[in-house]
Amino acid sequence: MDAIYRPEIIEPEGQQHWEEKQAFRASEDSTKLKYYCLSMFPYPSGKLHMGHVRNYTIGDVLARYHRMKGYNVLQPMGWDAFGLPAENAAIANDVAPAGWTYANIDYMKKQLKSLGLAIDWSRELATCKPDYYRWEQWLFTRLFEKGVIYKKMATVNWDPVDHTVLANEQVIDGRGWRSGALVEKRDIPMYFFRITDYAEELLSELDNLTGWPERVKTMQKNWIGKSFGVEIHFPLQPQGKGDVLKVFTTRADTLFGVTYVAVAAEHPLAQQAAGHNPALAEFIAECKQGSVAEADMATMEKKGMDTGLKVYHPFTNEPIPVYVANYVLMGYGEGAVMAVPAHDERDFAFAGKYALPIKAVVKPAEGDLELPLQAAYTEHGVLFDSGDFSGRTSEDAIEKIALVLKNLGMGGRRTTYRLRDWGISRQRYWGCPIPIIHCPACGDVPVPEDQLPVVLPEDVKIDVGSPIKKMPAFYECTCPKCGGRAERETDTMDTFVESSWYYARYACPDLDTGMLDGRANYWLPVDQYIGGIEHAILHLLYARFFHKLMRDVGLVSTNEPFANLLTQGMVIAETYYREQPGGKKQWLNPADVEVVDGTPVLTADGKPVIAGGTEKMSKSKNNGVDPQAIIDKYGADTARLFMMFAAPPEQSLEWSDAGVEGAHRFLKRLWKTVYDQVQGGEVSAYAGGELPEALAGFRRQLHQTIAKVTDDIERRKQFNTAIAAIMELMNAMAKLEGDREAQSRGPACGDATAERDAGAPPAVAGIPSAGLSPSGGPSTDAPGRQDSLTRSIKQEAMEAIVLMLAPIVPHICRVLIKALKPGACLVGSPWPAVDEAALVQNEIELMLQVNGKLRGKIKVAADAAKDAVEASALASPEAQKHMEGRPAKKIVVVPGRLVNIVV
RNA sequence: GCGAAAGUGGCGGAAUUGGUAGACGCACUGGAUUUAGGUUCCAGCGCCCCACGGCGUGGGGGUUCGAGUCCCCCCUUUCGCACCA
Repeated sequence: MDAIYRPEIIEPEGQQHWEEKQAFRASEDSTKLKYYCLSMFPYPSGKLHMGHVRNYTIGDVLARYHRMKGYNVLQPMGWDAFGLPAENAAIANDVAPAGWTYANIDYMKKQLKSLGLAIDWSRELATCKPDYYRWEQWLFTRLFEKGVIYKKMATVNWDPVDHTVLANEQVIDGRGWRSGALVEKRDIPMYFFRITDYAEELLSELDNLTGWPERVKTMQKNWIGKSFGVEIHFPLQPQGKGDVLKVFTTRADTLFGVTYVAVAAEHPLAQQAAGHNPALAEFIAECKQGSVAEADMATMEKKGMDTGLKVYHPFTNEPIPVYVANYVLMGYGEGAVMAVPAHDERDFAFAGKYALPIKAVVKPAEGDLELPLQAAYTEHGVLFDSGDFSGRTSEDAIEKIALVLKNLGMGGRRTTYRLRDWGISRQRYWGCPIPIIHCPACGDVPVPEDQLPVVLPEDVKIDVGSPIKKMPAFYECTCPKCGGRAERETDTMDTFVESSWYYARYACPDLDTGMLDGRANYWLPVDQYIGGIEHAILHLLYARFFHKLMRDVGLVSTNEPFANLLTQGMVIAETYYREQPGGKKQWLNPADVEVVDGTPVLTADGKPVIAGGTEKMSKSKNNGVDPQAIIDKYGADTARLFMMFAAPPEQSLEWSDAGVEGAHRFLKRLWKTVYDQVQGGEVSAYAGGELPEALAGFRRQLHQTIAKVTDDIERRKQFNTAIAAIMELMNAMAKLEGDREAQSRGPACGDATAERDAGAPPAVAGIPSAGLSPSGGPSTDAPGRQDSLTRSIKQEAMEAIVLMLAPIVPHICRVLIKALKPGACLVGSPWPAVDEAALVQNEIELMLQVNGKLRGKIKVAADAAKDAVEASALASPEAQKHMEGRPAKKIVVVPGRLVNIVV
């Protein structure tokens, strides 16, 4: 063992060793419990960022921990390789998206390997390869035939200058990011997955996902948005004659307060009215401007216009004006809403703006409304001015109104979901081709299985628009049904489709006769899934949906893909900038900035810069810290340790160079501690028996720490507190009697050494340690015996510490465990066990409170009865002092914790 | 706008079930060793006060013997909003 910790040497050695031994190769084994540990696969953007390092370190800690606990562990890795950035890079650098992507994968794979992750690389997959996406296409054709996939019109962002569809991300302040043109909404045909058919199951199964964070389940629940409401038909002519306008509302109790109805700009009624109303037509055209993003729609100014049309109240037959409003969404519900300004905030604002009447019909159960209303009263209450329904409660009225409407054939109870069907068509190149052939005679025909995959050409030039749309060699084909001339679909699939089933494909990535085989049922569900909180809704909902689709075609036997979910927080860092002439900010990378006397300055010129606050690491703020630089400087173990120590995994993690230094310092100290122990020569294992008080206390702490670290990793997944507990243990070990002198001063350094055992001299450089076993030595006096005991206990502690740290910092621990236990191998070493006997304590300390304020501590027997604890508390001088002679009114005893005397 | 979280020393964070607020680390201060600097080691370190003691977990109220933790109102920040991944 080298005296100096050299990560740059031991880390590549360890990685090479594991690779040669294929130490993390997984295979199905029915004799062991399986543990499938999966981190969300990366998009190959170019190089790893800190978020990746954090994600994969968390996964690796859990994978390695479970391996030590005896599980059959699978930890795979792959590439979410299709997507928009490759096309952007292609335009910027004049390269093909495929080549760019594959080069990025090569580089990032090297980086991942330098982190020392316990990954089974033999299962690596990339979603842009035909042997992956052919099965996605195969499933698509099956689902198309089943009717799970269908085609309909949908609204997209259209750039009228570039003549291209824009992603929401490419719309900035309502304009195309390249052209700067005002974006328009445009309807085009798209393929949809009927995810709404699974809405009920996706919702109800959330209750069974006990290993998911509550907040993620709540977000999904709200996203699915099941609501019980009432469908109401407003006739277009008096007395209920003619067609009806259907609306859905959760507040049918406010029906008598309706003063207008509002329809979406795309609603047929609006289109009809616009036919002979140029101003309305112009307003509808105006509504077409802007992006389709819901956040934009929701924050824009609410505008409307009277169509001049009327509908009639289903109960009172009163005429009600029909407005077109830009805030009503065609794709949600019926594309029309009934408006009750008195009882809805948005309607209230709209009514105020267009001087529409406000009619209150619900008041609090006790008291009255102050009229005229200053704001909408949105609570449930009691109805008034509502015909036969006056006097009923809101809940009661909703039921009754629904029933009456149903009997009249004018609507009734209805359950709706906020969730919409999943549109997967993308007018982009770098994605999985949709396997459909458009035949003028046969319509949309799925590509037959023997013609799959529909291979995406990789050797292309990219400019504006998808190259395959201009490539007859790609889209010209014959109809599989009639043999006539036909055209292939040139849209590709949403990349969320690939990421919705990759977790299953890892079980059988080599299978070329089907999508999945029985191995998927061995490994699934994923036991632990780890990824960013930003995926809480979309990706995780789509993957759950896809799992059910695969189940329903017999590919998997489980209902849910991910048994346990850990959503990791972001990695954030300080931002720095300088004001440019003209007010523009020039963002400076934290690596180029140093803090001198509390002022951040640019290292290059020593002049001050402005701190802009801590934010998510991003290109736009130039505050990304390159993980490679950290690995190169300190090693992967330091990077891993810092990331696990600086914050619990679910919280955001603030990057700190000083914190990294601290982590590195700890590893150096760990190395030296083990080195000193090993230099002390052979040591006998502690075989039980009485220990002096200090050693017994230390050994108790050791086993308490093992229990805590086990719980922190396995149940709580709080690696920061696990590491802190190990640090405390190390600190306690350093303070053990006689230890300090041995480490730093040597034998010639004063009185303390007189107590040391002559049989175990401190190490002297150059003298081999072999054969210096204190247990075999001649010393029989008490100090000598204690010293050898101390070394035995320390050996026990160090072995446990190294094994507990192994999942977090595997490279250093691999070397240290071999040094401590010659012949030991890290991979295969079991997790340390708790010795229950070491935990026993005779006397415990209780907090003493008087009137809830901490006044002191008392010591009592561990098994002391309540009476004895009370007596002991009352007798203590602290209690006497603060009671000031007053009698105790009440004494609260919390066993093992505290006593509170109330006076 | 809607949905979901978070807010604790100079900083990152700990306090797991309503029971010692500030573990562990960073920064800082003093000391030792070495000294060119650094490294390493020891000690101190929430605020106010000479002290006794008091105050203190974003702000305001409440429940309780006891609140960082539970309830109500408010403020701020972060994430998501269906074509970024």
